[in-house]
Amino acid sequence: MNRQAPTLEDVAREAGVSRATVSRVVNGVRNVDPAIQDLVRLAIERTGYAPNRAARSLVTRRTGTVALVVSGAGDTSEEEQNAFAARVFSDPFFGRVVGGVVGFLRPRSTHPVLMFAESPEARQEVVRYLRQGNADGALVVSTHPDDPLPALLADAGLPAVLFARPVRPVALSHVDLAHWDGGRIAAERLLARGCRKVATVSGPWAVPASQERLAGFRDTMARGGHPYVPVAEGGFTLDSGVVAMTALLAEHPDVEGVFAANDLMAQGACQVLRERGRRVPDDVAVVGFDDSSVAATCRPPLTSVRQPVEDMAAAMARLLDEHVRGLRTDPVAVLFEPELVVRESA
Amino acid sequence: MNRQAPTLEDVAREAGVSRATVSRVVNGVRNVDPAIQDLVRLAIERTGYAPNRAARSLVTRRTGTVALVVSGAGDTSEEEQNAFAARVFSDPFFGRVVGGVVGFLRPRSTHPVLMFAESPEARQEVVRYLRQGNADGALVVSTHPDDPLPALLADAGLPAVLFARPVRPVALSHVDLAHWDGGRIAAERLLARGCRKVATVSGPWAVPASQERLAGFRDTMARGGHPYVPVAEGGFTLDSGVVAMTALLAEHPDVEGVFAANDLMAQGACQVLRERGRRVPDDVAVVGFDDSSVAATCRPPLTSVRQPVEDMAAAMARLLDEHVRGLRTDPVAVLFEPELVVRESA
DNA sequence: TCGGGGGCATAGAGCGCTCTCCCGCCGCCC
DNA sequence: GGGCGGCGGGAGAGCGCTCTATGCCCCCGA
Repeated sequence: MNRQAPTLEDVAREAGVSRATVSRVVNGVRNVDPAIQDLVRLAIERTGYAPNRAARSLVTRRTGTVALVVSGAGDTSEEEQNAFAARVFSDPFFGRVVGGVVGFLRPRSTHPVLMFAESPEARQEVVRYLRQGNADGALVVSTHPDDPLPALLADAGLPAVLFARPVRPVALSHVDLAHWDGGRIAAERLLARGCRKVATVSGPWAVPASQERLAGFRDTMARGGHPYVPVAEGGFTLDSGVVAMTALLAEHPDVEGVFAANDLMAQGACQVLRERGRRVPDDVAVVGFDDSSVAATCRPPLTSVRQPVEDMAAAMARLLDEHVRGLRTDPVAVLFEPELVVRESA
Repeated sequence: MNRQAPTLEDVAREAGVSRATVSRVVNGVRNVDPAIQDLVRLAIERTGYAPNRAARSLVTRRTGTVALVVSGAGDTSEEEQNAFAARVFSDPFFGRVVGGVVGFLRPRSTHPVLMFAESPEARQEVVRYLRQGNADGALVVSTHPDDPLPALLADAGLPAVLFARPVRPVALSHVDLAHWDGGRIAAERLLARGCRKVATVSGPWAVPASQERLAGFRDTMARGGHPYVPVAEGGFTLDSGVVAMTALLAEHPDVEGVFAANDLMAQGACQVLRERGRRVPDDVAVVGFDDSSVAATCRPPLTSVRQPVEDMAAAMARLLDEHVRGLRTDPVAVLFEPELVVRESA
């Protein structure tokens, strides 16, 4: 690399003080004579000193790094692993997570290292990585409901915070959305528009969030006088939205309003509706979920239930920080409220 | 954190050998009696030993971490920084970069730490981060042509590899696409379809890649007997594609083929064309660039010039590795060839 | 004049690992 | 049989930092 980097020792010699004093100035700890502080700072300037983080974290047992783990469930084969990363990032949701996390981390000059855990080996690697002290803790975003990683982390006693409540309870903090309220908000919107015949494209039943969104939607529709709501299960993808909407339309051609459990499926629904000659929103109103970027680019632009993903991600990072610093020991859940973003589709 | 982690010392005591021997076994260095190897491995198993990376990198001066930097150009304000991350990731291109990088890094059990450098402070932070020895080097993806970061890195003598050739020459290796050939391929496709009146939505002129794609397209069209090609400059965004295509169509209503310098702009172009009553591809053929995920979801699906982004990203990581290990000292450029992915739009 | 205390700096002991020496032993060759 | 090369293992010196224990000096009160 470059010529021998200057050490504390060098700075100390240059400033004519001891290592410890320089260390104190660098870390802003305890009282140091202002005159000496200037002296030291000057010496740092002159030598171009940068503290070696390996040495520091060897003694402090802190790294200033957290693992940001995107965790799948299964046994993804070696070849699919690259694709996994690409697929994850093709969902703009994850970009917002990163944005929120970085927003919190940056002022604390800590950084996220990106890890993917879509196979048993990769999960072990995450655990190993943390156990080796490469990172102070993990922020875990699971793409699949019964992801085994949280349990592994909890068992190893490693600090971690999850995005979304895990299916199986685990002794880790998590942040989540009030999904039920999200469903309620969507229902209220459709009710307010006067839709009577409504249907919904739900997420996978195995995902708790799907169930809660569905429950909130149904309960609210029932309270509004519409106890029966046809449901088709989707898989949070565009294609699954197309399939589900096609099925729904076959059984209920007179549908006036549709709630899709995410925007991608809402987009699929819109495509089907248009192809079947329905105008959105004039004939059928469509409400999506997430307020992701496709909501804006979709034709027509989607009215959608927004998750404050950035805030949630920042909260995740904050919780982890508290756990790592020992300010918090027991797991907590932090809930966020969704809000409706009105565009053209409903 | 968890109870005191076991150290080399502990394993050594457990196995009844010296620290050095355990270290040798762990790192697979020199000959160690197989019987003793088993002994040590057993002891490692029993103690649950995991080597402390801080201690290791303190002496090896290697970290097993590289910085993956997404670098803007300007003075992005504090508030926009989160949005920057989200915007970056909303482009699926970056997901492919991550996939390629991770694919190369993972078998070497090194990991990328994500950094954003969209302000002068953030750039300094990147340099500081590397100088502190937090990472062995940097992989830099610039979103803006005259990004000052590469020069900073080069001046500091820090190992770094760039995605795409920088406008201002810099003593760093980079990978890039043969953009000219990309333009040529697009032109050949339109020529083969019999398009005579063609136009193009280019990328920003300040970006070398834009110019080269344009040159390749124009040169090939000229060679095919169509020396004049109307151009509208875009900004690689959907909206800019809409604006550019609108302008193009106003001047040249009889256009039969359009080459857009990326898929997002191609999508915008398709929208405009359809709204103006042109059928794609029957009336107007459209060729995009990148073969990003929007190419597949666009209506109609886009014929697009594909960059092997994953391969390029992997090559970037490989080059960095070589530089870091000292196997390579002089900067090199590695060029990749684009290929046409045929879908419906052309 | 002297003892005591507080503010500031220093000395030095690690943190856990790698790696260079060095040493002992065995087998081989002369 | 003695010397010697090579293999396998151990001892110990750091890597650059933090932090506790310690010491120095000066000021103040008695």
